[in-house]
Amino acid sequence: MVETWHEELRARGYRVTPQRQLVLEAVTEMGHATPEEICSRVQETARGVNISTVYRTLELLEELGLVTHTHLGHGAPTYHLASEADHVHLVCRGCGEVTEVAPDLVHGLVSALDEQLGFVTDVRHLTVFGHCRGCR
Amino acid sequence: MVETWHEELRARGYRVTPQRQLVLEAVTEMGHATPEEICSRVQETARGVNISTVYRTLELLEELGLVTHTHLGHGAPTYHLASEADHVHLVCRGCGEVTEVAPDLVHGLVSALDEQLGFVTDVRHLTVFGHCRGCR
DNA sequence: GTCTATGCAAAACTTTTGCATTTGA
DNA sequence: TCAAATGCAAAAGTTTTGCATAGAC
Repeated sequence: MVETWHEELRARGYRVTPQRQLVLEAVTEMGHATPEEICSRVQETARGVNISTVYRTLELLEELGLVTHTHLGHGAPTYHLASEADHVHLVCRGCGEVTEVAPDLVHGLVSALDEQLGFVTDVRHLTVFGHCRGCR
Repeated sequence: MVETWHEELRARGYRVTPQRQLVLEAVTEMGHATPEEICSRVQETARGVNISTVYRTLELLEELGLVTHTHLGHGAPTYHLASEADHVHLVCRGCGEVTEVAPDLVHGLVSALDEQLGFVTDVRHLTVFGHCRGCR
């Protein structure tokens, strides 16, 4: 696999560093992870990678459109690959489980918001709180 | 107006204090406000009310079902009266404006989640991010 | 050799907690 | 009276920032 984002980085005057590669790998492998969790994972491979570097890198990768973040409750945001299939998050307040569902479930909502209000929804950032089958 | 929540408090062994009344008043008047903003408002009336009391009071009022909170992005949650009409929040990433829309717009989504997955949505806590008419 | 990115430490914020004192009932 | 609530200060957690140094190109 050709790392096309390396070109993208250089073209913008940024540099390809081991830390940036490790953070992107961690996000790829972990799915939904907080900055803290990503940092821990990265440190398994390269000790000494600093949490502030993780924050700065996530910000950069998000700016490049490689990753996105969502708030799944509490305080800590979770990051995942932007190239993953679009999905909506369901968070159960009972057991805390996070489920991903296909975006076509919210298509009706998205259309209605667009047609009635001219509001274009960012489906990737949509999180629905409630109670799952087992917890209601 | 009879303050029925006073009875509710006492019935549960809690006490009616000036601070609790002030916090509830502030939430009532302000609509959507962060703990910090609520604290500032309360301090206009009663100097010296502590931020930790505001946090503790909001937690209590939420437990009593009088207020709820939502995450409108960033880190700070915003609180509003639970007795307000149900509504969904739209947050524009462009201009940052927060709009409230009637919950019937999401009725289709809510039904689909329930029927297909048995997931019961907490509509009050639903926030949709995207771009408004002027910012897309 | 440049100029960006990193590590480190400290700061800035937000939220929580322990404890002595105050206060509602 | 006396348990609950408050204020205060300190702690804990998260994210940001300044700066000297390391490192990509």
